[in-house]
Amino acid sequence: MARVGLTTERLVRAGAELADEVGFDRVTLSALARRFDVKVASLYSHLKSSQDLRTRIALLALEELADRAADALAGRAGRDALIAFAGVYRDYAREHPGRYAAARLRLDPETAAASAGVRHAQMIRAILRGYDLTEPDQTHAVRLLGSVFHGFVSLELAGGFSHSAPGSQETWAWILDRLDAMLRDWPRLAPRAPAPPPTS
Amino acid sequence: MARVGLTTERLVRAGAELADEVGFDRVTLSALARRFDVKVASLYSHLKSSQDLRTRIALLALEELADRAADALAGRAGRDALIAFAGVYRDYAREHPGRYAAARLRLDPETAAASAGVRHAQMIRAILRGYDLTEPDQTHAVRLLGSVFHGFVSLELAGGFSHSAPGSQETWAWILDRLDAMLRDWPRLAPRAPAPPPTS
DNA sequence: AACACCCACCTAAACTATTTAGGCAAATGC
DNA sequence: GCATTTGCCTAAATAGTTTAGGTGGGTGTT
Repeated sequence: MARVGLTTERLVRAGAELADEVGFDRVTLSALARRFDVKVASLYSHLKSSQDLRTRIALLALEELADRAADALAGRAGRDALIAFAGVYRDYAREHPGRYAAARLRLDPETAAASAGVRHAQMIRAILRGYDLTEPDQTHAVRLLGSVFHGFVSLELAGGFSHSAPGSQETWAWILDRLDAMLRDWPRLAPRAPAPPPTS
Repeated sequence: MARVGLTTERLVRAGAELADEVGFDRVTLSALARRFDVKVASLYSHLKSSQDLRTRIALLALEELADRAADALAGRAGRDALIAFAGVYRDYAREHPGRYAAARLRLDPETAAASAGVRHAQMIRAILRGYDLTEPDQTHAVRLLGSVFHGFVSLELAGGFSHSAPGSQETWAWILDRLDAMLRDWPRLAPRAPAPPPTS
């Protein structure tokens, strides 16, 4: 009965690796137990449940992503900051698709509020301080950037842009360029037409 | 041994309803069998597997979405078309979150190529013909719109915009307004800065 | 009307994953 | 050197997926 030295920490890290290898939705306690050559029930000393594991992987991914983003933002502002931040986001998703999927897991509000996701969102807001926006436009812009980054990356991971020219890298650069121009030239854009009618 | 009248069609529709009620990831053959008061094994006459069911729900959702979008586009162009199309997309996701999640399922390339997803993408391209873009900008713009719509809607469904002002409806209108302005004023936007360095 | 055929639905069973209860033995602390 | 903790175990209940093979009700043919 050799002790393998399981800890919550090690299990979560191994779970994250498993997610990147086989996909987040195929992360199971059984697979994790096999990986440590241990019986499944043993994991319950360290994890409350299968859902607990998934949540912890999500929190790990959000931490890693926020850390990388913070590094990328150091000493940058405006367009440079936007591009660096977006690059980190996309690269992380491509390097760690399982972790990225985990990061998109729906967390209950308290957990989400205590996660590094908040830090990440604050960084987007910090980037926008390099542009000339006031509330509520700034909030709208935060949401736009979040939507574009997440939307692009998840469509790219789903294979939506493969097998057609131009390559997704070019579109990514184009989009960032256009977003930067839009935010910079905001006041000089054509006058707003009437708001679209509510959809609900 | 009363015959219930199972067909693939009915099972897929019921599966889609189930997805909207309990979430796409909780759609199981067991749950479906319970709904029809039938034994699980009986479903295998109509569905190849659990994965087969999920794929069929995804294809159904893509069809419905493309049909609705086509209706919305009839007789519209430019900004009106953009707003109507986007509204249909968002409304569908909100009315049918389970189906929407299904529509985002990763399909194998042949299945995807034969799905209504292609029709949907062609509609985005049709909308962009109302603006003054040439290739490859038009393709970039197709991808941008796809990313924004998907990204916004999935963040909204995940609860990302709740519990903070302004409401997500206002941001949605703002984003569409800005995208329209960006596409219209494309040639008059500030000159492009050098492309950002590749991230991979 | 009697027939046969089909197929819709069944039972049974193997396999995998989740979760809890309770036990033993190795590590830890006095 | 002993007691306590706890890491990992066995065992068992619940639940989903999938296949193999059986039975009977509905349909169509002559």
